[in-house]
This record gives sequence, C-alpha cells and structure tokens, in this order.
Amino acid sequence: MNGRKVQKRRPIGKSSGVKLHAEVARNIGERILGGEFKPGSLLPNEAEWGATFAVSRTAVREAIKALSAKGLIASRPKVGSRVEPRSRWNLLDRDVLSWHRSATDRKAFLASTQEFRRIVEPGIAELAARRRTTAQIDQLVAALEGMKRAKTHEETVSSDVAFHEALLAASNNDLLMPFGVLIEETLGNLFDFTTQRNKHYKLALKLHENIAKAVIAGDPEGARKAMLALIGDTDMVIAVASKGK
Amino acid sequence: MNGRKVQKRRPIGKSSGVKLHAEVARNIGERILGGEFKPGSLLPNEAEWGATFAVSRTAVREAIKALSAKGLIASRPKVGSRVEPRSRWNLLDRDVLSWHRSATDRKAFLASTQEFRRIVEPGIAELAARRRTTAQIDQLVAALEGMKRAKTHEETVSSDVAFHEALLAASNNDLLMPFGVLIEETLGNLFDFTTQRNKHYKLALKLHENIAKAVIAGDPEGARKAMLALIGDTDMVIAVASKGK
DNA sequence: CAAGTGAATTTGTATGATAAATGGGAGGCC
DNA sequence: GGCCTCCCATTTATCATACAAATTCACTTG
Repeated sequence: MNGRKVQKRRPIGKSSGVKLHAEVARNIGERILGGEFKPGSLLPNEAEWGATFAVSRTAVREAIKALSAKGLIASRPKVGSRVEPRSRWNLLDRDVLSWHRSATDRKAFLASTQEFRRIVEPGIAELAARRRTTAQIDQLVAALEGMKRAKTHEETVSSDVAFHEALLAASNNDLLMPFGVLIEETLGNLFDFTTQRNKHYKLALKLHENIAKAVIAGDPEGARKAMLALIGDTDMVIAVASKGK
Repeated sequence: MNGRKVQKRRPIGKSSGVKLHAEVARNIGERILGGEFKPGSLLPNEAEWGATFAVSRTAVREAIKALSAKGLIASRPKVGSRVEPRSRWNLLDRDVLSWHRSATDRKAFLASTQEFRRIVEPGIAELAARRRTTAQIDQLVAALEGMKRAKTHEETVSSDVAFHEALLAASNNDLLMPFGVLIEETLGNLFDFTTQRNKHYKLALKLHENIAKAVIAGDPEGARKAMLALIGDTDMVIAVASKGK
C-alpha cells in the first residue's frame, strides 16, 4: 500500500523551464483568483496538495510560502492555510496580476486597468517632467524612435511599453515602480484588442510625442494634460473595439 | 568533526511568535533594501545562509522563496540568488515597504510617500464619490466619527487609517487595494512626526469631513479637490515638523 | 458545570540524499 | 592558434523521513 516510487520527473504537466513549486503556486493562485477558494476559506492541507500534484511536501510548502508572500494566504499550525481578504492581495504583483487577468472577464479587466492608469499616469508624467535626468530623456526619446520605426506587432507593443516605463523611471520615485507590471499587462492586452488600429496609430504616435516634448521641456502641467489626452484616446479605442465585438 | 546536534530551538534571536523562515527573510530583505546587497550582485548560497543563522537549509529556502515572490531576488541553479533590479521590487508589499522604511532616511521616506499619496488619493476620492455603496458610506461615516471621538494617540491614528481605507474600499477597484499598506505606513509615521498637532487637528477633521461630504453627495470633482486640500495641508504639517527638528 | 488537561492534527524545522541546470574549463579537431 | 564539444564542479531543485511546535477540541476531573 506504500506507494514508494523512485522520483518521477515532471509530474505536473507542461514541459520544462518552469520550476515545480512555481507550477503549484500558479495552479493554486489561479484557483484563488478565480474564486474557487474564497477569502476566509480553508485550503486543503499540504499533504493533500502533494497528493493532488504528485509532488513532495517540500515543493508544496515552497509554493505556499510564495503565495503567502504575495498576500494571498496565511498559514497557521493545526489550522491550515486560509485565503486572506482581497484587500491584502498584492494585485500589482506580476504573477497575481496575471492570474487575475486569466480569471477576469477581458473587458472588465481592461476597464479597471485603464481606470487605474487614468489615475496614476498623469501624475507620473507630471513628476517625470519635474525630475527627469538627461539619461532618462535619452531613454524616452529612444523608446519614441522605436515606436516610429516599429513594423511588427511585437515591436509596436514593446516600444510602447518601453516608452511608458521610461516615463515611470523618469518620475524617480521608487514607490511608483510597481506600476510597471500593470502597464505591461495592459498594453499587451490592449494591442491584442485592436489589431487593425492603423488609423489610430498615427494619432497615438502624436500623443506620445506630445508627452515626450512636455517632459523634455520640463513642463509638468503640459505633461499631465498630454498624458490625459493619450489615456482618453486609449479609452476610445477600447470602446470601439468592444462595440465591434 | 561532524556537528550533529539535535535540533536547537530559536537559533536566530528575538523571542517567539515569528517563524524562523520569516526572520531569515526579514534579515536578508532588510540588508537588500539597506543596500548591503545591490541589484545584480550575488547572494551567499543557501548553505552559507544556513550557517550564518544556524538554521536548516529548509528554512533558508523558504525565506528565499518568499523574497523571490516579492520580486527582490531571482535564483538559478549553479549560479545562485541574484538581487533583482529595483524596478522589479514590490515596494508596495507590506514587508518590503517596512524594510524600506527602516533603511531609508525618515524625511526622505515621508516625502516620497506623500508624493505618492498626492498622485493617487485624489483619484481614489473621485472614484469613491462615483461608486460608493451605502454600506461603504456607513463605514466612511463611522471612521469619521471615530476621528472625532479619538482621545489617545493610537485611536487617532487608527481612525484616520480607517477613514482612508474606507475611501479606498469605496473606490471599488481591486487594483488600488495595495495602496492600503502605504497609507498605513505613512499615517503611522506622520502622526509620530507631529505629536503636538492639536491646533492642526481641528483643521484636519474639517478637511476629512469635506471629503466625506463630497463622496456621500456623489460629487467626484469636489471629492478630488477636498482630498487635494487635505494632502496639501499634510505637506505643510510635515514641513513644519521637519523645520522644527 | 467549569476549568484544565491531554490527544490529534497541521504546519514548522531539520537532515540527508539525489536530480537537474548551467557555467567554465579541459581537451580534441580543424 | 582558434573554435567547438564534452565533461565536471557547483548550486539550486526536489524528494523522503522524522520530529518539534502550535493550536484546536474533546474529555476528564474537581
């Protein structure tokens, strides 16, 4: 009855590259974000997870520790691991955000990310205009060049992300850095949303250019307004794309 | 020569309640935030940490996993654990923020948190005015009552925190929830900063009241402005307190 | 009936062994 | 001599097992 087998490899599925504990964490994390395990409820104990995934308790524990570190759960001896209230979840964490996206209606997800960006990005642009170093200006310009030069879909997305991250870096406030992951998630999804945006792209370029100009000129209020114009335009793109569906 | 000892308890220091791996994570985390281990540099390997703290590799690994989950480090076989670039750090994580505060000049820390709040809280107030449910209004009012009634230092802080968290909750955007920890950290520190603020407190109360009124009335623009007024006043309090030092 | 006590369960930690990944060096080939 | 390939050492990744600690809960006992 004692299932003593000698170390099977890769019991979970998928192929390679990803560590076991990361796979376990992802699986559990997605199920929490997906609502299968609600805040306040108790998770299966470590042994059960081990059986479920056919991995050792060690791997499970490392996954649990990662989920705890992201604020999703909390563990206590004799009790088990309980799902934390949503207010504790680190939704701006790279992984958590990705799990959240997988578990959320596409349109609703985009709406909340856009709302988020509308709140913070104007402030970021304003700060950037006030604080940017010359090196940061160079990065911003380089990203803008990349946007102009972009041919493929991938290049378009990555240069756009680079632009916004350069802006973020130029704000020179470490506390704002976590927003980077959200920008990446949003833009990746956004462009995916609007593949035939050629007519929009020319305008988008101009809007980005306006932001860069204001930041370079050291005009905080101008930068804020230029960013607002961009986000507003992006909202429109989303609306059009949603209606087109 | 083989140091085989039978499980010592509590080898790190401190007293109780805190798990070993959490202690190890805190120690390493603080040293990373403190600049002892800079981004890109390699950490000692797991065995060395184990020797340093007199804990098993198991505990060390769980600490490492937690730090990875917070974006501070990344591990690779044969290489070791490397400190990630600051842009990857989850500075809005409860622990990371706390380590950051310990490692940062008090005034600079307050300045950057205030800057952060100035960017996001007006937007939060605006959203709250647009979205709040009646239950959320009740919470907001209750927090305000708490502020009026507060006698001790502790009550003052906790009711103020409750007010801002109620506002945050009323914004009804999950992505904003992580800001809660920052608000807690800031306010705790702020009040600590200005102990004899009795003359200011009357004004602060009024400013909070204005925010609540606008939110309850469903006046987004009013809520935004009221919040801006509060943050501006807080800035002044900081300036005064700093000069007074 | 109340309070304390002990057993059972679950996480926490320790230990030792093996597997996988990978960087770097040794050695061979052209 | 330069380049390529293969092997080896190091470090993390995973497994298995045992025991410690914490905490719940039922049960005993006064």
